[in-house]
Amino acid sequence: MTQLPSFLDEPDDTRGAIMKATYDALCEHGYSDLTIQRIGNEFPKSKSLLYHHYDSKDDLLLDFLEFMLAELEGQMPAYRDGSADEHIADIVDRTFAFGSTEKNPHFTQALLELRTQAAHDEAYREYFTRSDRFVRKHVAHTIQSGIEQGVFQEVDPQETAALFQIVFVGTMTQRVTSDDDDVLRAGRAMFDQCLRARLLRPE
Amino acid sequence: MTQLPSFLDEPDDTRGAIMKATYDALCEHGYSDLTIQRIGNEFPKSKSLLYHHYDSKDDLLLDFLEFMLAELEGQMPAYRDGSADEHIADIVDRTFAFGSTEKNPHFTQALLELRTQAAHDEAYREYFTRSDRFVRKHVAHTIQSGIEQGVFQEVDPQETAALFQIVFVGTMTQRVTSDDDDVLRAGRAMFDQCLRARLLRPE
DNA sequence: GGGAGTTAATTGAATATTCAGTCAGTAGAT
DNA sequence: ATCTACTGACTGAATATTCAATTAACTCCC
Repeated sequence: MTQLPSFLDEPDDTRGAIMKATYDALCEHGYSDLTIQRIGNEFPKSKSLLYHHYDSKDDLLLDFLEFMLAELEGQMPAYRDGSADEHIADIVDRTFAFGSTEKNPHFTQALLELRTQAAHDEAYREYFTRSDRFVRKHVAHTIQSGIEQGVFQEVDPQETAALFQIVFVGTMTQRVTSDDDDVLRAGRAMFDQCLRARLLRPE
Repeated sequence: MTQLPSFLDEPDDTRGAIMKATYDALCEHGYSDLTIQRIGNEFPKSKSLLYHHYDSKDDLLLDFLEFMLAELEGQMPAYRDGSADEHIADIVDRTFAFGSTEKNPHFTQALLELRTQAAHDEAYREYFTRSDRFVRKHVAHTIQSGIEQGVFQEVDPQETAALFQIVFVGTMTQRVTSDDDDVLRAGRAMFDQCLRARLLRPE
């Protein structure tokens, strides 16, 4: 089968095991066909045990969302030194690689499924709004550094980070919901050119 | 309540009424909680009638997807004359306005919900892959015109259209799944600048 | 150390509800 | 009389949730 994301490998505690089971079931069946039964099937212990740890299916899924977002935020690189343009290049790399690398591509899929629930679920929306803001702040900060370092032109860091965000969720949605994998390659090529034209300071 | 998209206003035929009912139920409950019962509730006639017109829930939903994609493609402007840069400006306008205008913003929401199903459903994925390709071809063609007209720099039309596609699905996903409506405004500002820097021919 | 008492983990079976899909039959048009 | 649109009642399967009962672990007193 596919390689599991490391954060779900060999969970020792019960919560970890439940998260892994939920993850597996979600990847296999999708959110709309996700049942307690199916989570239970991926779970070494019994299905009833899930109710010992969570009040309801909803409760469990909300905890799972928190778990996934924490993981996503944890994946963010901490740049301590080096030039900002390399950091941005790295961010672009990660953006377009997201979901296509050695790690289980199902992670992206699961994340999009959860995200789409935000359309109808207040709680989900709040989670994602918060998480997005966190990521954007990080990107904006990197851009700000680049401007101060003199490698970037004087763009608005907030606005630039916002575009990064849009492109990020765009690639994520596109990758998961389309067979046409050339779109990402081509889109990235143009995005790179755009950034070079507007963001990078010509030397 | 919210304004209905015109294409669903006062359907006279049965199919139209079923599409509207499905649309309403989808918007209200989301794909994962979409049941035949709930479609039936939004439907003036009885729930059993749905089975008179469709073999199964799946069958109905697939027809609904076709219906929505036809509507989406139908919304695309046909540019007969005028300069390509105005057309592109219009496309950008529509991209970022998508889901925020007088028409029911739920249209976007419904579309994203359907789109997300493509993660697990082959048939859905094929539909969207085809629809995306259709839209991209249109955008690429407009860009090609612009290059020939001499208003655009010599970019690769395919790649540029691909970036448009990513930004389009990105705004769509972002709008529906986040409370932070400033992201779209800010992202657009930067996207405009990028296009000006890379696409538009300086005069 | 060892039993008595308390709590947490765990299970399989049961319950109540929801869901997709069926069917026998009505009403109206041709 | 036949066909088509249409209906309400019905069903079996699936689903979330509960529960009574069992086991494992931990604690407090002797």
